[in-house]
Amino acid sequence: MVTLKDVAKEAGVTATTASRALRGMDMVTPKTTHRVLAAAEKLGYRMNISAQSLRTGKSGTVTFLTAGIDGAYFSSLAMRFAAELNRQGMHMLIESSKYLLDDQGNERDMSYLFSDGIIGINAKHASKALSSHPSVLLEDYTLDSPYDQVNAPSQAGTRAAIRHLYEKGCRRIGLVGHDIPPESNPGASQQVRMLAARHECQQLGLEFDDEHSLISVPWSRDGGVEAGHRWADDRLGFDGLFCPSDGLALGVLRGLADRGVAVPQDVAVIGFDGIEDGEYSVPTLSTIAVDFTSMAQAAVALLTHRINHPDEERYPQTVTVGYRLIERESTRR
Amino acid sequence: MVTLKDVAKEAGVTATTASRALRGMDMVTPKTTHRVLAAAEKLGYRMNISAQSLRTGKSGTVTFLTAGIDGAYFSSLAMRFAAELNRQGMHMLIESSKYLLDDQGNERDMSYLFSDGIIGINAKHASKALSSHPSVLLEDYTLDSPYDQVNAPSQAGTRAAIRHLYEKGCRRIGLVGHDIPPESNPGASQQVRMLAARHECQQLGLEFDDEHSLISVPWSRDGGVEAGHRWADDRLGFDGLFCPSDGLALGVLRGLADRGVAVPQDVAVIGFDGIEDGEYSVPTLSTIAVDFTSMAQAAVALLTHRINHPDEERYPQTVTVGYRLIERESTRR
DNA sequence: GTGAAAGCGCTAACAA
DNA sequence: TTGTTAGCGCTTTCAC
Repeated sequence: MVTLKDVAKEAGVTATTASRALRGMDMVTPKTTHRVLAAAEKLGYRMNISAQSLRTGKSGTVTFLTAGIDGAYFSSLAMRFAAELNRQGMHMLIESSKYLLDDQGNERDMSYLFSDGIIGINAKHASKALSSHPSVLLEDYTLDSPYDQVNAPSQAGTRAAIRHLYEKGCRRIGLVGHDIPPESNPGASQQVRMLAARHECQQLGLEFDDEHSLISVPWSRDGGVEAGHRWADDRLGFDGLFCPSDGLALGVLRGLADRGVAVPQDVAVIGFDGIEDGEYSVPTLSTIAVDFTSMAQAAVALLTHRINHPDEERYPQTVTVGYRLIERESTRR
Repeated sequence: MVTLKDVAKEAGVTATTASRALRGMDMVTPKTTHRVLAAAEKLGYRMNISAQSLRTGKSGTVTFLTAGIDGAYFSSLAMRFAAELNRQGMHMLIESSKYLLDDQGNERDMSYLFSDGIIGINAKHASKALSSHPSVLLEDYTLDSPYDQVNAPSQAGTRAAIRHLYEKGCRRIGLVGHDIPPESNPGASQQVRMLAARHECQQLGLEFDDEHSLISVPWSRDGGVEAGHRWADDRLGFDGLFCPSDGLALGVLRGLADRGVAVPQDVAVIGFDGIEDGEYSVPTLSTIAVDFTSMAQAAVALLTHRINHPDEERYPQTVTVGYRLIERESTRR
């Protein structure tokens, strides 16, 4: 293994100077810098990040921490963060918080000290990890959270979705999902969206009934399928369905197709998130497209600030990104 | 920051003993171990991985290196690897090789020395990184590769897909994709699949014409849409379409839907990969479901072996995982 | 502008 | 079984 010392010797300087040159510090003579760079190239030198990290206390790495790691939503989100971090010259470690718990359900997270910060989503129970690092939470919605938050526009987006259904002539709007978040709690954003939907329906003067306006199913594609089946089998009579996630909505489309229901003629369907799949479904899916790129940028910006100014006692901040209503076939009529 | 020394002092032992206890080495008295663990817990000790890594030369981290980081296929693959690595007590760093190149297209990958190994897919141009680490390549298909490979059953799976179409009565089978891999080369597996498809068609005695049996479009969902359109607009007359990826196939379904074509009545469609989306499309998608779980397990096993036995000169090995043909609506007739 | 020395937190050898 | 010593490769004082 070729170390800094080897490079230094090759360039006829000390390790100190070589280090400075490699990092482009301008106190070093251009000539010296050049010599060092050439030596590094010649020897195929690659810096030992562990050593650097040990010395500086920074690793240039951020952990993306999530409970469930599966599904189009989480993975596409994770990929955007990886891209944004790479763009900033940082690296992303991806971690499922479920592997952080031992058999007794205790948090075993010694391995965390390595990364400079954490971007967490649905990772509340990894509190040790979060509290011992600069952390940003995604889709959290906790008021008075000790962490910076970056959220989707769940309220505004949901209300826009409901109004869209209304404008399309829907007068009996159903909500797909459920009130009580399941144990695994992919639920914070879900709850906010359900509440906002209910609120907006009432504002629009629509008949709305806590009991009968909800198709209560699990928050998943299969849950959506089930909801679609129920719409038909139980003759629920909604002319518009709001799904608080695109996964749910795509499931609904599939469930309705199973029963030969025509969308949007028999019932209009709108989702939330704006994942790519909705562009290709049959029918294509109207949705509230969340600006994930901005979410990634905002979260990384907040996090790097905290990392670089560890002593600054800035109050936790919440960023809510924008959205765009995309009308596609599932509500076009 | 609380270090090993602090823990040791609290437990009334030396750092060495504390270290051994924390790592569960059995030379340490149970009583001592217990004391150390208690001290660590009490002080909220978290190990500094950088220091450990510097000392041992291992970081417990593997880099998942991919050119394009987007799309259901790559992200779901990445997630499986993360899960498998976590299961093994390791961590996954995710890296897009495109951020590895500087403006001049030179590889700048100093940051790599940190991880113990690389799992690469479509990452051939990151050769410096690959060659300087234990590496496993996914979907590579290069003969005489210097790296261990883990591949999908592209040949066998493709032939099964073609035979399936044949058994369903298809006699004019079209292939979607293209022969010449595009510059970005997500193409190795594509080429293998196209070739195998051609071969199997000929074996079955089907009329097959290099020029007219191929719908040449980009390897993407949009490419699939285009292929669907062409099938209808150019009256290509295929009664069965083989798509070498599910993304392509889902695009085809959408493109055919745009033209009001009935699948599978007018034309049967089969994909390749087995991503979840195909369970929910309309119609649902028949596919060759690759055993991604085994891919992840095999790759991680090969890699950890190389990592733990750096001096063993084992010849590069290729693992081809299994598949299952899943018949769904798009070919059910 | 460059160098010498110290030390980040940990673990492997060796000694007791 | 436990402790002592040394050093992994790097960057940061502090001298010059």
